[in-house]
Amino acid sequence: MLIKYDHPTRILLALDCIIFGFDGEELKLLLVKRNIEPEIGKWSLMGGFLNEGEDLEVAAERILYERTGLKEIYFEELQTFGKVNRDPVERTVSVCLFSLINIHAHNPDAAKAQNAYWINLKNRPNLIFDHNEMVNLAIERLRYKAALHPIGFELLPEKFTIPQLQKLYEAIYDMPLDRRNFSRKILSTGLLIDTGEKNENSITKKAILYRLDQEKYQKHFNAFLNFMPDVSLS
Amino acid sequence: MLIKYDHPTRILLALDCIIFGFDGEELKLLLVKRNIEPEIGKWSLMGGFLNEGEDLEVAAERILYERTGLKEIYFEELQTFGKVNRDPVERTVSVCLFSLINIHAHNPDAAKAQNAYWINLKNRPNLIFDHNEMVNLAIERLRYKAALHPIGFELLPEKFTIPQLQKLYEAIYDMPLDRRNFSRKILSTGLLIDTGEKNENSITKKAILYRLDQEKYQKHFNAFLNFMPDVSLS
DNA sequence: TAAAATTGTGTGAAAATAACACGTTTTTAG
DNA sequence: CTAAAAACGTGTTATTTTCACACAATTTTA
Repeated sequence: MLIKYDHPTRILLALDCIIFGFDGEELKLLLVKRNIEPEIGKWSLMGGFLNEGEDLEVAAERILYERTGLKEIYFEELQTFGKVNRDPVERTVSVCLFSLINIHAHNPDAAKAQNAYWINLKNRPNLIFDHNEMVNLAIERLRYKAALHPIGFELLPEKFTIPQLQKLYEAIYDMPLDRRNFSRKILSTGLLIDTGEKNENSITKKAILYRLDQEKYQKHFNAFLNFMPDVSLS
Repeated sequence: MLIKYDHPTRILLALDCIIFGFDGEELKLLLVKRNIEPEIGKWSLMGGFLNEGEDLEVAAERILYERTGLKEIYFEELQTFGKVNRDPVERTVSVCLFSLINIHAHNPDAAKAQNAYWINLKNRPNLIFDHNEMVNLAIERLRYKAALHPIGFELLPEKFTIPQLQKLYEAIYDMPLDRRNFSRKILSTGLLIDTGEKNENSITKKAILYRLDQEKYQKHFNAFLNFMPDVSLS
């Protein structure tokens, strides 16, 4: 009976989180201005290390909770990054997470405590290590998934209007969409339930507030729906 | 300046490979009957450990080469598995790879030397550790990707006929497809080039041999194409 | 009170899809 | 030598989906 494998290499395992948010106008990333070594003062993703006796998935949930104060948020594995010199301190392999949260559910005080800020995707700062590469891959993944799966709702409040949803999609793909076709396509999925309320915050005509049919959402999540016209996913 | 991170947990990192092949009739997996500890005599995926000073991606290529004798084959990361007790010998996190190869390019002697066998997907044996879970996820991924991307060609020889391609898709989705619609859909992608030759191995009418337009293939790989009718991806 | 901004719904042309028919090539049975 | 059987290639048509654009309704502001 083996006690240990006869292999010399044991490695520090990190988890890094790419957390997307949407403020109604622009896509944002939750980034941290580092107040710890290494690379103090520079910007990075938020992360942590896998603990002894902790499942990888549990570690992911823990770190997301520590960093956002939120539980049961949407996340999936993006990719595992393992270049030898990706971290100058010591060799670290990083399991990179891709997460979507409702920006308004996020406590700004919690962010301050972490030295974290919501930064517009379009004018994000340079990040340390291979974090830029991670973010680029995450944007690609977001565009891919949102075109086929009803993933966008994760970024919106519980009640939302179709024009708000459209603005989100326009932000994700950085392109204008036809209002009438978008509305029909979204409604035809049957995932939206009319709450009977209207968006009283609006300055002009108040749009209908919908909520997600959670049951259908869970059930049809993987039945791809082609939300986008003519998206050539690069 | 930090020398090492102040964190106690360093872990063995494995790579496990799910290698799909197609023999013209059925989908197959390259599995190994273990002649090493642990779990000697049982079936498992093929894998290896990440080495000191070796990029994760390089390790993936190395292990795939060691196990198949093939270079430059299609692979991507499937997922990283990290349950605490997934490996009874010692804690191991496994980066799981998803690979497609042309079964006829694979040297049977190399397989024998590895104690590896091509096993029909449908009657595969029980596998050790969490390898069953990995295979199930890989099948899901294969179905997902093949419905949207021209990934199936990776499983075929350089020259192939449309009926052969159709049989592959029928094997992947385990459902019959209309010959005429399938043919038109595939040809309309413009990815196939008529070689002018015919499949002389056929026992009946000899079908046209096509080859892949490599340039278009690379370029359009991510421009999803909807190869399948009515696939509700579960 | 009219203009401006925004929202909801409708309509017809074009394109994609699905269901189905027919003719051709090749081997095999007699 | 011939007819039947099997597999392949292409065509047709109805249906569905998508796209581009029009119009009416609601609400605030000038």
